[in-house]
Amino acid sequence: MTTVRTGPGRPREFDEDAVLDAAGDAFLLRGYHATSLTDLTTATGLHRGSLYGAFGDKHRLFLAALRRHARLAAETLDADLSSAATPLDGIHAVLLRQAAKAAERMGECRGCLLANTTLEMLPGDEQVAGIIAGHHRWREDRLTEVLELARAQGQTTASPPRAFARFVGTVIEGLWQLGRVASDPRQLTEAAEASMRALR
Amino acid sequence: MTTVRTGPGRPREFDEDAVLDAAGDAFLLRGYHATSLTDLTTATGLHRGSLYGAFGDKHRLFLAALRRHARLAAETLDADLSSAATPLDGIHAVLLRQAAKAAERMGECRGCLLANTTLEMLPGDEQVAGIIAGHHRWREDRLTEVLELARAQGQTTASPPRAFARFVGTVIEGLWQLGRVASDPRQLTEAAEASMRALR
DNA sequence: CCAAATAATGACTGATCGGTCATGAATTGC
DNA sequence: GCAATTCATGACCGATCAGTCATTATTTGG
Repeated sequence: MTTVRTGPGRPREFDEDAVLDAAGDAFLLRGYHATSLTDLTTATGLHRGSLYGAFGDKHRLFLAALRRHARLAAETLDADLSSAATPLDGIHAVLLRQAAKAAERMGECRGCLLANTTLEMLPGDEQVAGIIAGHHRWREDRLTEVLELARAQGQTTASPPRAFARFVGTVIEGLWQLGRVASDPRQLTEAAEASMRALR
Repeated sequence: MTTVRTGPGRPREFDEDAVLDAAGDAFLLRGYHATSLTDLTTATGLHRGSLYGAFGDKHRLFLAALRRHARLAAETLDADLSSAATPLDGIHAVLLRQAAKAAERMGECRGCLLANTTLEMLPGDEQVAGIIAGHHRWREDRLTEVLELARAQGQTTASPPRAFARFVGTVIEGLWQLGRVASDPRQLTEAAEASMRALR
């Protein structure tokens, strides 16, 4: 996607990914419906016309921001799993990072765009549903792989792996909720540690 | 709160709890922001004026519906815990019911008003935060009691009980998320069963 | 340097939002 | 049966919403 080729006409003065991140932050803060075009122009620094020219409309802008968020989240999760010494250490790292992320944002309390969107916009939005379902499918597959490996190495007897992969996904989603209500970050790490007990 | 006393003036033609349930369903379906006054009048059968006369405004109506929902949810959870043969059976029953509730509504996919609201309106709404925090506190205390009992009876070695109570709460919240994405109800019960492994 | 093309800008629009209010209907105490 | 009071009703209001568009600025190809 490296468009070195600049056609005729005035070139864009903004970075698309930076705008998507800024828009994503705005949606994260208030949710899709409560975020107005004015919020978005303030957050991105762009004017309405530019936003519509570049992304179509509010909904398409949201989809682009959500897709980007999902890709980045997947990369982070994959990195944690891949760099761990053992399969179970990988899952441990994922859960601890999850607790840390949910806790880090506890003050401002913004949470996760994917989790928020799931409860705000599903069912009823096919395109959003597609993005979220895709992310869940990918994560479940990836976690299943890791748990199968852990089982093959005798690290755990938890079975079937796919059920426990779904379990881990459930805990991850639950931690975002807990992060909105918890008063102490340690509550999140404690819950994450507790959930590891199911895998040993 | 039994106002047998009917003062002067025309008596109300509707049942307040029924209206709160209908309004709660509307909020459940679309979320707070996306539910319009028109949606609410359609759902409740009341007209705008009556709704405002009885409940003040949209926000106060929402708070009332949310409070009612929280009370009913607490009663259901308490009943499952109290009627179980053993403490751990109680938690098992709670998780299975949770999976069933999330699955039951999978087609229409409405989920839980408390969970939805947590991600939609926190932080930023003090009153909503109070209701939700109260529910979480109550649930955590109740689950902690049960887990302490289970430990005293030698049913589990999971400790400290409060950390595992939070863990159970996390799974419950996560199941609502999973319910929005899952294609098969069995995925939910499998995840619930898997989570029980942490408590044995 | 000019024509063509695209981007940035902000005023503008119709629709819908939450909320109000004047009116009429129903019920009470006296 | 007559005030007084409360409720039901729907027309109405200003504010805000997402989205549009004419204008101006900036760049490219020739």
